Amino acid sequence: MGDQKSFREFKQYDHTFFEKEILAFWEEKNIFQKSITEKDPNKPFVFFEGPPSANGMPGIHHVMGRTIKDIFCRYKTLKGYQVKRKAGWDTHGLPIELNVEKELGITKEDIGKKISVEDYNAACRKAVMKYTDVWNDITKRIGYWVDMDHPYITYENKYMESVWWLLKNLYHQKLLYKGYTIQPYSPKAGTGLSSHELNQPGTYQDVKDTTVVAQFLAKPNDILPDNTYFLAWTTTPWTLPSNTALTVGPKIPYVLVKTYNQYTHLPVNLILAKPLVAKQFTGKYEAVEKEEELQYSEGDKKIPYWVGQEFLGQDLVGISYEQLLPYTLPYENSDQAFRVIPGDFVTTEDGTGIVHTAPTFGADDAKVAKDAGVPPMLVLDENGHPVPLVDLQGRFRPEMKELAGKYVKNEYYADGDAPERSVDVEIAIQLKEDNKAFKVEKYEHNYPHCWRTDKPILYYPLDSWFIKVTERKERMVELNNTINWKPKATGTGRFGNWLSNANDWNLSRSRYWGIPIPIWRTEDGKEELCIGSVEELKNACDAAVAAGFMKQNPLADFVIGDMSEANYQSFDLHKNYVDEIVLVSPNGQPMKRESDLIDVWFDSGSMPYAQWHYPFENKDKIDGHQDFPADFIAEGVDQTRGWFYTLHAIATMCFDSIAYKNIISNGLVLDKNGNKMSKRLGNGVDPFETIDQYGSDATRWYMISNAQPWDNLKFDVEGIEETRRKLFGTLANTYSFFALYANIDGVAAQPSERIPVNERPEIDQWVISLLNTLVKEVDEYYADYEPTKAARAIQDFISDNLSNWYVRLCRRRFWKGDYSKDKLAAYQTLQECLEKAAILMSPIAPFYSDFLYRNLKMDMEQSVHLADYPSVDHSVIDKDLEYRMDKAQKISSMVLSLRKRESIKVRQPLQKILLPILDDQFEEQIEQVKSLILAEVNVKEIEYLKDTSGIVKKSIKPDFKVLGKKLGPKMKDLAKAVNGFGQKEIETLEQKGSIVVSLGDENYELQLEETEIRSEDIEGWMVASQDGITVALDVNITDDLQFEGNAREIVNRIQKERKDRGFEVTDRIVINFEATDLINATIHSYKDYIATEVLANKINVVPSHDLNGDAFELEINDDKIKLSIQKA
RNA sequence: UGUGAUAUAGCUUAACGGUGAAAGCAUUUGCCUUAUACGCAAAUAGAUGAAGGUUCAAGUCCUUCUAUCACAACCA
Repeated sequence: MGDQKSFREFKQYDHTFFEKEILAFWEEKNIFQKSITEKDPNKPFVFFEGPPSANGMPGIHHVMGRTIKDIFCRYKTLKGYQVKRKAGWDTHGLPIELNVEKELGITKEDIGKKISVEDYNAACRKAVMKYTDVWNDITKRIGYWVDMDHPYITYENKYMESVWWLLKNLYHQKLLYKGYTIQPYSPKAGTGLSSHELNQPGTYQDVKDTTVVAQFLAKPNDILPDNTYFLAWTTTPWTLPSNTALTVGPKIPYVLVKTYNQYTHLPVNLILAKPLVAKQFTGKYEAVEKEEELQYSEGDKKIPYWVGQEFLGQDLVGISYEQLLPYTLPYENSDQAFRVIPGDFVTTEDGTGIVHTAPTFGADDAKVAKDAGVPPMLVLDENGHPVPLVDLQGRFRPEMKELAGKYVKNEYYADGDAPERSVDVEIAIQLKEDNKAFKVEKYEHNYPHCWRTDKPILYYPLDSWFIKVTERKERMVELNNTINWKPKATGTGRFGNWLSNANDWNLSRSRYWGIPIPIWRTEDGKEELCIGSVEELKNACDAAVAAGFMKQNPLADFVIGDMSEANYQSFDLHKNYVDEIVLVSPNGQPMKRESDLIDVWFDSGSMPYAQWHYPFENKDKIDGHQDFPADFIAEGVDQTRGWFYTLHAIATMCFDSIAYKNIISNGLVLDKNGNKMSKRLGNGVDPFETIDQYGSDATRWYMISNAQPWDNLKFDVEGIEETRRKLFGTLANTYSFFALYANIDGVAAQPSERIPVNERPEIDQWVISLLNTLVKEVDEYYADYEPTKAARAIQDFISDNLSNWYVRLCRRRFWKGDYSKDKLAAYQTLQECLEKAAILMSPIAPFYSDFLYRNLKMDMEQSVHLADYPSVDHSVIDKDLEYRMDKAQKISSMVLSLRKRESIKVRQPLQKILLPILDDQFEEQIEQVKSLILAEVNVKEIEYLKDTSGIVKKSIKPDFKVLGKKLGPKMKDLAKAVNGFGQKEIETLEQKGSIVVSLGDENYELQLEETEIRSEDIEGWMVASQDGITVALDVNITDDLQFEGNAREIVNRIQKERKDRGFEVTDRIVINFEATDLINATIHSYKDYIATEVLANKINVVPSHDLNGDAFELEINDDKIKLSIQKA
């Protein structure tokens, strides 16, 4: 020891201590930067970071996601790749805007009035970075390595310019178009809503609406009798004035029902789907058998109905009907309206099987109507533009006469202003009076509400820009098939199906804080210009200034070609600036920007290119495939139709390429009961608290080892605690053990002489063999993106094999005797195992692994994260050795179990184990590990039972795998026959090597190799059996054994006393004692043994009164001994 | 409603289509064995969600159903 450097020793596993030390170390020595710069730039591993929105607090699921990303980036670094990881921030979008509005206490209408767009956007820009510090903090605390110093930020001009370039690329490919579609719309918020907003928790609410089954009178035709009405159900009667068609299922059977209207009592003929007759004709209605029985007059309690002729939906297609509520007509093709048309979406689940179709207020409606050439109910407004019958505030237009100006839903009125009768009710009453309502009733159903205003949404036709994704659908599917999805099913199933059914991508958002659509149009829409760069815009502005549309060029200060930050800060591409810009068309007309912003999902899908300001800078990163496509990305499975999709879509359409080669879509983090975490339930887990309490490594390890990343994780802190105890606690203890004795013996971190593995004891060879197997397996698991399997393999090795077998069996080698070759071998073996384990686990547990590694290396400059992944030494992998050690473990475990059954403690030596031997090879194997077993279970010898007839009972089982293929259907007979074998047949088979078995009409010669024979019981002995091995234990305790047991007991007690008194493990002592005759005899026989074990120089018998004051009494197996110990 | 996933001991998870379903936690019991009681050992425990089918053989493949979850959603 002396001056020599020693291993650091620790009392316990204390994550706060080493995490702090390691974080400081990483920072001080720039370990993260080094892990990139020290690698070969020509061997890149490309990773894309999905940008989190800094708008909300990080949750525990972010720890999960980031751990997964971190693991593979760190692993690839160990494997010598250069892994750049640029962080990113998603900074645009509605959630941010709504937060700001809430903070400022304004609504959308106030923007541009109470607050300028400029100030509003400034507030958004500020708000979005509100949680940056918290995010940076959690990133650091969980040890996620990502370059937070140079992130891409979606609101920066360079980023936005790249996005414009991509859009223009699509525009040139003629993939951008403007269309009129039905979208969810919130009248009170004044904006269309994205589907993601519609799926916020709590948006779908149960509401009671007035529903109407309306009667649409068929015009005279060849199929139906006069006075026939089509029945159609609606939960939104306010859309009935906009009805222009009725949709039927072509294959659905319909029937003609003769009956009377319950409100007007007039006779009517009704058409509805056959399966729904019983559902509609309830209450007062009563079926009759014959047409003649249709007798009814007002006041009768029952209304008779009679089911007549049957039709198929396709027979009804084309029949015209009278407009139900003729306020007005569609402004074009009104002659094509009011017909029965076919639609596949029609079901007979509820309603009437005939769907009221209002193309201005339903997406399905719009589609079937368009297919059938039926016009939507659009009228021309004051400016000659076609508009629906409801305005953008949700009120009826003037065409609606007495209903004009009324909101279509009472919820849209301010508190207290709502009329008693909603328009739904008014329309229902009117229909009843006009013999146009078959049934009016309240109906409770699920309807989406605006998550901000909490008012029901409207489906409303809006002008939008679309990307023609449908045109590239096939290519997207093709390219997707080349991507390695983890799990596979998400790629082929959820994502694949989604791709093959992809709709055109609605880009438009009528908001303020986002990337403006870079398209300028003339008033008549005949001329338009798509801008793809700041340079283009500046030049276009120059032309516009020359044409006199603008006084000056807002981009005057921008220097074309100068990529400096300063130059890019001389302007702003956000809405408030670019909306001021009026350009000039080729024909000299003024052009204004299309006022919408693009969907924020386009922002994030653009990140592979926009993060590098492609193609204005870093052209080669993309075109030269240096940083594109990604080798690896990972996000939550909820991004399947989000980021995963937008990345894929943009890469396919703009670059005809995949965007990522390997992808992990990880599952959700649920609470311990399997419920989704939510603020509402208050079952969310604060990641900071968790990490403070349990540490990052334990948290990360728990998450990865407990469930596959793509399965949902039921997050339970008890599991982290278990990981901390079982894995990290054990590992720390193993290291402490190593450090304690290595320091005593002056072991060096870098041994001068390395003992060849084949010269080390068997147990060393065994653990080194396992270690190399582990290195190989873990490498394969990581490479295959299977972190859970890697974690479990490492964990098993450390806690079961290294700690609980190797170290336990080898303890004595570390503290006994001189610094011999055997001792050195033990140190070197343990040291190597710990060091390599540290490297293997470092991707998952970056803190403790580094701490362990540096302590083992005794070098505070080194980091495990700069190490190379260990190479496998195949020459030291010995499967036979691993096999026989496994048997040794099993046999030991069985003997311990027998001891337990007989209540004989391990400290009491026993004479022998009986072990039946079924073949010579087995004996050879056991013989090699015999000493380990005997030491472990404290038994003197193993007696092999070879000539087993009559003593050992055996069982036999056919080898199904081999025989099944051979025999096929006869297998069952054979199994039956073999199961019926007695000891005699088994013996015959063993001796002759084969036996003839009769299988009904033929015989089969069963070979010994085609069976498995196991020992099951030993006659006259208490046995334990497991996996075909049976052991018996001789539990007879002779006097000698008793003495030895007592001696060990004494040693054990004295050791404890030493420990209690705080003696050093090297202190030598003197023992004085007085005891019973039996104990005296024991000590007499085992004096040397005891002295060596407890490091006693002398053991003296002394009379009781001569013992020191600190003497103490022990009970050894019912006998008493009084003794004192003191340092020599 | 559609798409996809999941369902194995009280809990969390294992198990190339080969037949006695394996661990850890929890529980019970015993052990302070000179690394570790935040530890060790042992014991107890399950007809693999239900019903069919394919097969000589099914926890594993197929069908239907049930439950849970996610995602997509305009049941008029």
